[in-house]
Amino acid sequence: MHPNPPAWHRRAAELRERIEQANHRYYVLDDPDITDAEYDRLLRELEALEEAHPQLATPDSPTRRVGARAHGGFAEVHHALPMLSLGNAFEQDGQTDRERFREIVEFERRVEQTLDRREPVFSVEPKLDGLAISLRYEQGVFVQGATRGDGETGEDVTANLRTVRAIPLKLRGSGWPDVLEVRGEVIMLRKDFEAFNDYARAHGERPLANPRNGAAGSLRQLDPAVTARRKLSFFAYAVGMVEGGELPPTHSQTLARLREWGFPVSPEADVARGFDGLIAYYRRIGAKRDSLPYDIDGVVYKLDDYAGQRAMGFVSRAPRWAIAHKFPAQEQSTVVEAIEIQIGRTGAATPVARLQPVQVAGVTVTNATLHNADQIARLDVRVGDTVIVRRAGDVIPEVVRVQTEHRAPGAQPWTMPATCPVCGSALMREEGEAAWRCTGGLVCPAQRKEALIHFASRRAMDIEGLGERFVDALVELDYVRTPADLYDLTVERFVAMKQAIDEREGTTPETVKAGKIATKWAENLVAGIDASRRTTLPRFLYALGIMHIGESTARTLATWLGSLAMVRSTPAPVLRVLPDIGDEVASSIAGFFAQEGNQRVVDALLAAGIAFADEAPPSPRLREKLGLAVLLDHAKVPKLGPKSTRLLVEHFPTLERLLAAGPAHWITAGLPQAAAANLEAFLAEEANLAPLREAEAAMRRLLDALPQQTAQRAPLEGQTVVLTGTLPTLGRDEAKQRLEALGAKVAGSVSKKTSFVVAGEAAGSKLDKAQELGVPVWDEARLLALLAEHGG
DNA sequence: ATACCTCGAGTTCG
DNA sequence: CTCGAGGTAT
Repeated sequence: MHPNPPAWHRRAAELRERIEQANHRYYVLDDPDITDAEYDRLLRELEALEEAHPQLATPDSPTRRVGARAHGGFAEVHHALPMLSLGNAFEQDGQTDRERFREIVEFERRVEQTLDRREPVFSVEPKLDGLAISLRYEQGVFVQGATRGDGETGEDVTANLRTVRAIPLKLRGSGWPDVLEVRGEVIMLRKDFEAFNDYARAHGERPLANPRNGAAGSLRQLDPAVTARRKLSFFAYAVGMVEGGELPPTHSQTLARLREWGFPVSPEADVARGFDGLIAYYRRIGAKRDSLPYDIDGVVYKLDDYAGQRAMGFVSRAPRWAIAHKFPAQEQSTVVEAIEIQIGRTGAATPVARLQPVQVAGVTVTNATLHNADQIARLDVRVGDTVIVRRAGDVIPEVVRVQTEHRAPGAQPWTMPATCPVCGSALMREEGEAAWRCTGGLVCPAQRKEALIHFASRRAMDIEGLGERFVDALVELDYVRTPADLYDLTVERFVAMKQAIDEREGTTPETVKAGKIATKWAENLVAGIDASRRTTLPRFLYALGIMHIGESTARTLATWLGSLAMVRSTPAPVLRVLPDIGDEVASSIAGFFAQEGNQRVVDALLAAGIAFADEAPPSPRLREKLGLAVLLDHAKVPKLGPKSTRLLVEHFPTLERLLAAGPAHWITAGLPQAAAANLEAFLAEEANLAPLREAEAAMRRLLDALPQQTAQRAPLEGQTVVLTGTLPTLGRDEAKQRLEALGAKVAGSVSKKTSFVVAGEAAGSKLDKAQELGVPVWDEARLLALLAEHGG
C-alpha cells in the first residue's frame, strides 16, 4: 500500500465505508440514515473512481455487487456441514393447549428427558418464508454463497448474493473466525414484492406469485443484474462450519454476535423457557404475523445451548433439538369439483368454484369466488383442476393459480353458459362490462330472492328474523313476489308456511310443541316486519335496490329532494344536477320509476303503512342548481356549448319563451348560427321536446316546494370526515350518524380533500395516509367535544 | 382526455 | 376487502 495515499484513494475508502454503513443501517439496524437517491449518488461516485483507477476495484467493493453473468447454470457446492431440515409441528384439534400442541409437548418432553433438565431454555425466532442459503466468509470477506439444495449439495449463487445489500461483503467488528459459514434466509419484503409487481403489471411483465417465489426465482437468475433489480433481503439464523475461532456457548449469544459482525438478525428473535414459554411466543408472533414486513410460515424453537444440542443429536437429517412450529397454512391445494353460476341481486352472474373441502388458515373452505369470466380465463381454471387456494389478508378464499402440471388430459376450458341456471333467461354481457347478467329481471327467482334479502337487510329496512334460508322458501313457494307482499303476511300464514317448508325439507315434528315454537317464531317475525314500517327515506330508497343506488346515493337523494314523492317523480335531467349523480345513475333512478310495476310496488308499500320520519321540503340549495340551462346542457345539442346556453337562458329563461322566440331571435341575442340551427332541429322533434317539458315541470314542482326562508346552515356543512380504528364510546355507526346530522360528509378513505380524520384505537393505514397528506387527526375525545358543542 | 376519488356490489364462514 | 365503474377535478 501507498505510504501516503493519494486523495482519490482516501475518497474511495471513505465512500466504501459510507456505503456499507448505509447498508448496515438499513438492513441490520432497520434505521436508514440516507435516502435511496443519496445512496445511488455515492455508489456512482465510487464506480467512477474505480473506473479511473482499476487498482481500487477489489472484490469486496460495494460496486462489485453486480458481477458477470454465469454461463450455463450454477456450479455445485458441497456443504461441509449439511444444511439441516427441521421437523414440523402443526396445530391439531383439541380443547387444551396441550392437546392442540401435542407435538410441541412431545418435543419439549424429549428435551427434558434426554438432558434431565426441567423447563429448558430455547432460542426462538420466526420462520421466514424464503430461500435458505449458506454464506462463507474467509478472513472476514464474503467468498461464496450457496443455496440449500438437498442439504448436502447446493448451487453456487455467489454472484447473485453479492447483489443483496443486506449481506455484508466484509464483516464488521472483530473476533470472527478465520472461516465462518453463516446460514440464513433470503426473502423478499412484502413492500418490495408489491412494488415489483406494480412495476411488472405496468410494463406487461409477468408478476410474481408470492414473495417466496420472488426470492427463489430471483436468486436463480443467471444474470446478476436481474437479481439486483429485485430487492431481496436477508436474515441470518444459524452458523455452519467454523475454523480458527470460537462461538459463544449458546445460540442466542451467537445471534447477538452475528448482529455485531454486520448480519441482519430478525428483531423478533428471543429466548423462551419451557412449553408455556414456547406457546406464548407462538401466539405473540401469530398475532403480529400480518403486520410483519415479510411472510412467515411459523416459528422455530432451538435448544439454546450448544452442549445440549450435541447431546440430543440427530434423527436422520433432522436435529432432535429443534422444531418448526408451523402456523395453519394460508395456502392449500385442492380440486375444483365444479364451477357454478350464482345470480346476484342485479342479475350479475358470478362463477363460483365448488372445491373439495380443504383446511386453509384454520377454516374449511368449500367455495371460492372466481369473480367473472375474465378472471377464469386469466387463471384458466377448468373443472377437475388442482388449484392453490388462499385466504389472503382478510378472510375470503380465492383461487390463486392452477397447478397445470396436475391437469387431467381431457380437461376443457370453462365457458360461461348461455342461459341463467335459475330461470333459463339469456345471459348477456354489456359492451365493455366484465359481468354477464341474467336478463330475466324479477322473473328470475334468484334475483327476486336477492332483492328481498337486500330489502330486509340491516342497513335497509332492517327486518329482524327474515333470514336467507326462509326468504328462499318464501320465494320458491311463491308466497312473496314483491317486498310489499311481506306486509300482508300474518302469524297464521307464517305458521302454515313454516309447516310447508318443514315438510318440503322432510323434517316434520308434528307435535303441539313444534306448533307453539312455530307460532312464537312467526310472532317475532311479524313484529319485525311491523317495526320496519317506521323507517327513514334513505333506508327505503336504498332498500328498493335500484341499480347504482347504495346508501350514500340514497342519502343524497333524500337530503336534496326531501320526499319520496319528489324522488319518484323527478326525471333524469333534473336528477343529474345533484352531487355524485351523473348520466348513468340519473337514468337508472328515473328508469326504475318509469316502470309501472315498480311504481305499483312503491304504492303498495305505502298502502301497507310504510312511513318516513324524516321527509322534508327539498333543499334550498337546489335553487342555485336548477334552471333551463341544466336541461339544455343535458340535451347535448351539437355546437351548443355552455357559453351559448348561458346566453340563451339569460334572454329566454323558460322553455315556453325560448320556443316562442324562435331561431331568428336567438341569433339576434347572440347565438351562433350553427348552434341555432341545431337547436331548432332538436326542438322540432317531439321525442326531444316532450322530456324537456316534463323536466321543466318537475323543476317547477321542486322550486315551488322549496321553503321560503333559507334554513340555517348546518355546522359542519361542506366538511368531509373520515373515521378509522375503534371509537370506544361512540362506535363507528353512531359517530357517522351524528356527524352527518351536523351536515358533514363521512367518507371511507382519506384524500387531500378530507377535513379531518378521527382516529380511534388500533387505527391503521388511514391514519398513516392522513399523516402523509397532512390532514388533521382528531381523537375521539375531541370529536365528542365537538358533538357536545353542537348539542349532539 | 386523463387521473384521481368514491361508491356500489359481491364474496365466505361461523 | 377488493374490484370495477361512475363522477368529478385537472
